[in-house]
Amino acid sequence: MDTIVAATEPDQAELRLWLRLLTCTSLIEREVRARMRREFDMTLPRFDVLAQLDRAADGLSMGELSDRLMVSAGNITGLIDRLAQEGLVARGSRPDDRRTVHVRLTDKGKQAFDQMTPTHHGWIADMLAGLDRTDRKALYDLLGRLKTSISGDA
Amino acid sequence: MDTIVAATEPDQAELRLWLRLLTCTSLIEREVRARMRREFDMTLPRFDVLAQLDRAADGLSMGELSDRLMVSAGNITGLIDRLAQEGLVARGSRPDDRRTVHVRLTDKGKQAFDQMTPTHHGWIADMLAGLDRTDRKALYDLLGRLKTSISGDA
DNA sequence: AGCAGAAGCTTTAGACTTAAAGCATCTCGA
DNA sequence: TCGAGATGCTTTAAGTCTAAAGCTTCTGCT
Repeated sequence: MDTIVAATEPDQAELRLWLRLLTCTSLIEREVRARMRREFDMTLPRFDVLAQLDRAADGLSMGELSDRLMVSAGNITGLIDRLAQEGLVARGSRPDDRRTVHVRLTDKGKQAFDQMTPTHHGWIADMLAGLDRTDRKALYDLLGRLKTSISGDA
Repeated sequence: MDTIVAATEPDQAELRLWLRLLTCTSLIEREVRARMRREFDMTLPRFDVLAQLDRAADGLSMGELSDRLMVSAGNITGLIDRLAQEGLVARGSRPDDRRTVHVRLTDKGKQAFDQMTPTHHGWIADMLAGLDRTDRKALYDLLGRLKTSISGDA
């Protein structure tokens, strides 16, 4: 019976899985964006840039930021423009390649990030609190496999 | 030993899980957007609107679209403006409530959607092909639990 | 009846995003 | 050496998105 049903009406389990994945991401993103705005007057893209810069000891080039945040290079230009204007990051040049623009956190940027990040972590932890450690591990592993799958391994 | 490490350096497993979720979603979204553009000269938000309208037998109001796509009402206004201009959807009024704007697929819109959706489904299926049925089911269930968790059940 | 507030949509200002074109610089092979 | 192509970033045009304010219409209460 199953096969007959599957033949006449295509099973859309994959689509439902994708939509559910998208829903979860959107829900979290929306919540984080709203809180980020309310509590820190900060946007999510800007925060993400600060987080990447904080994680990299010596700053990053525009291209590295573009890769890590998975957004276009033109987008990074605009984000860094605004962050630099607020004094949270600073552009610099690299002597060995004058095409490259090097970006680093300013003291003010580092301070701002250090103030926001524990709260941000708390929001995430809260939203994931409904899953126990086992579920979180299982989900993490499955998403790892999904990541491989997306890039086209088969 | 574990506890000592955990005490001095906060465990960021939740953060890593969230980032991995975001990565998977971004990878799929980026791929689908690019193909949608190349093969159908269509954007993802517009396609999502068409998909919602196709699924609803009698069309939807602007507000219902806003809810289902989880985007702001103002955003829907702009999307429908553009889709209407292309002749893929039509605005209508509802006699019982003159505030409400009713939107439905035109024949042209229905045709366009029917042409795109099998291909779209194929892209998704391909990207998920690295997971077997068991994994997909497990992932689907875990995401269901995550969805509940995000909304704040605990 | 009629008014206060709610509900549904649009408008506005500003930020984010992309693709594509453009500019400067670098690399590498002839 | 020198020029073609690659690389790194910025600019541009257009679409997407949000929050907040504004407009119209409806609902419910007095």
